[in-house]
Amino acid sequence: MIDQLFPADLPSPEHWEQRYPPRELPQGALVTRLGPSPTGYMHIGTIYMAMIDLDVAHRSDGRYLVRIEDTDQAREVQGALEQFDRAFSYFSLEPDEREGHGGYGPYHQSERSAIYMSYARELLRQSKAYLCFATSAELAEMRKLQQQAKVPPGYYGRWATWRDATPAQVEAKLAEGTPYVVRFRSPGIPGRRVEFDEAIRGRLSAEDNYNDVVILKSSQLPDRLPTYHFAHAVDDHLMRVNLVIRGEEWLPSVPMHLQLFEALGFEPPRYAHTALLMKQIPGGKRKLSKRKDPEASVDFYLQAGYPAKAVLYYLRGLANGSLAEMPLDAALEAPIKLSELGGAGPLIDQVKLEDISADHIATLSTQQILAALRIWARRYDPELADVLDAQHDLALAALAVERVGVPNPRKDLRKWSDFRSAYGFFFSELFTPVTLGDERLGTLPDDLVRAFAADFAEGYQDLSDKDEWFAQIRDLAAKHGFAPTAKQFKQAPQEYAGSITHASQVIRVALTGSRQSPDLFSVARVLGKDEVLRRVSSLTR
RNA sequence: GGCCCCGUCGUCUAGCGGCCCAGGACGCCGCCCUCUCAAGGCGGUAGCGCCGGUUCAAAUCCGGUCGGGGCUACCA
Repeated sequence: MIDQLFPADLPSPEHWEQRYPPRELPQGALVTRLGPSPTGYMHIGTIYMAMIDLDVAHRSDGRYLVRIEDTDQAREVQGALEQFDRAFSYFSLEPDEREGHGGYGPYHQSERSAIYMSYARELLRQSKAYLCFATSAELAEMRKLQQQAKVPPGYYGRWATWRDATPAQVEAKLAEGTPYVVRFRSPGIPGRRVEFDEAIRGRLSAEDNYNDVVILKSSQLPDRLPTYHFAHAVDDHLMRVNLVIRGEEWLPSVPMHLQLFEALGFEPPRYAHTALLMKQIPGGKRKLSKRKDPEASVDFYLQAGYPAKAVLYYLRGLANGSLAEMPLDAALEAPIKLSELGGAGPLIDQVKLEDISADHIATLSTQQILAALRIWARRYDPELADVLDAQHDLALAALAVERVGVPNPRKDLRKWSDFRSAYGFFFSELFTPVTLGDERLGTLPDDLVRAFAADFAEGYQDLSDKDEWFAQIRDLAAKHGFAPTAKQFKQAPQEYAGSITHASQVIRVALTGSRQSPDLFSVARVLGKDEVLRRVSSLTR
């Protein structure tokens, strides 16, 4: 009866064992895997995991593979796979093995149906699994009753109605064409404890699993897909993964997974369960949610343009606190130690990331910044990309302001999307001249602003000495009734039109369109005399 | 509810019985520098959840308690 449920030519487990032999790797080599599910855009936690998987595998001369866990076809999202590739590539976390690369594929679970069915049939033959015809309505009703009776929910004991069904009952349902799932016949006994080692938390114990979990989902088609639990056991065994690093949410199912490995005759892998990345919310914290929190998505970081190294450095520091104390380059080279991973979920701190990112960008040359910026802009801000392409030299000159030849480079770029607001004014294509009455000019009377600007424009010289250049503002400020220092203005505000600060601010706003900018003299030099005059003159009309 | 994990400044953490009336980083506050901003320099703020126990000695070990998080699906 069991054999009739499966294709006659379905291979036996031995076939797969031979097809996917143990790997020939050095002693102690670790094989790790990441199993992203294309049910939405990639979570930043997935990059965190990928980073750890890759580091641990490569440090041990092992292998790191990516397996697409697409067994939930209903929730699959278009374009997710493309986004995965983009993310791995951005962070240089390409796996050693993935679809099309590696001898243990296919690496999409949806294409491994025959493999799962072989092993499920084997379990059925050995009575370690059975057919279950319970409908979702029946299961919901069961849960309700269990809740009322205050007993643990699940398919077990007297609730497991199909566990000991007679062949006749099963045959009758089959004859009716009733949909069914395959359940694992758990050998667990309620109350019994199990112990196991966990690479991050040490020796752990828990109540054994006694729930008959579904291992093969129902289907109209002959090809059935497994649940996560069954796929985990089968795939990680056949792909010869020996260290399963996964999120903490899986910790409670370890006893069940161990039962599955045992029943299948597989040697279980080592497990490491990483703490979940959290987000601060008004009442406390919760796990970063892909659906609710924009910063949970990898796309958020790509779009904003955080340099990959900055993000990786931040993530590495979260994994091993000691790495956060090292300089970026050293930290990216240093090994991640599983034993040093924290057991508590860290809150992701956007401000800290920005600080790290600004520090990192400050170490780059103007050429490096421009190169990265152009790649980012090409995808996320095409208009800016066009301007940068057309004005390559201007862009370099703009970036060089207070960055080249100074002891402390500017840190006004935390991410590539900051460029527009911080440096956009250097480009006439991106700049709109400021006219009289603009609120950015502050409270100075229009007449004064106009007269001051006119005077400035008339005598303006493109001097190469900073002090001499500033003297132009200084002298004119005095002439128009501004106090020579902020201090003096403060002492007798009624005697002055404003201070030198206010006078400079007029020129600053005219040149940059902002009340905050890099050093004015440098800006003016990059802009050139004609452009300075054009912008300042705009205030005289 | 049951089961599991976790618990040091606001945040990330160092600490693994005396070196700690707890160190660093980010944030925040103040001062300096200053034509604004971003920096930079100097200083400051703030924490071992609580209660017992072990010990000459506990942030560190044990128990309890409280709190946070996770799981409890034919989702992963």
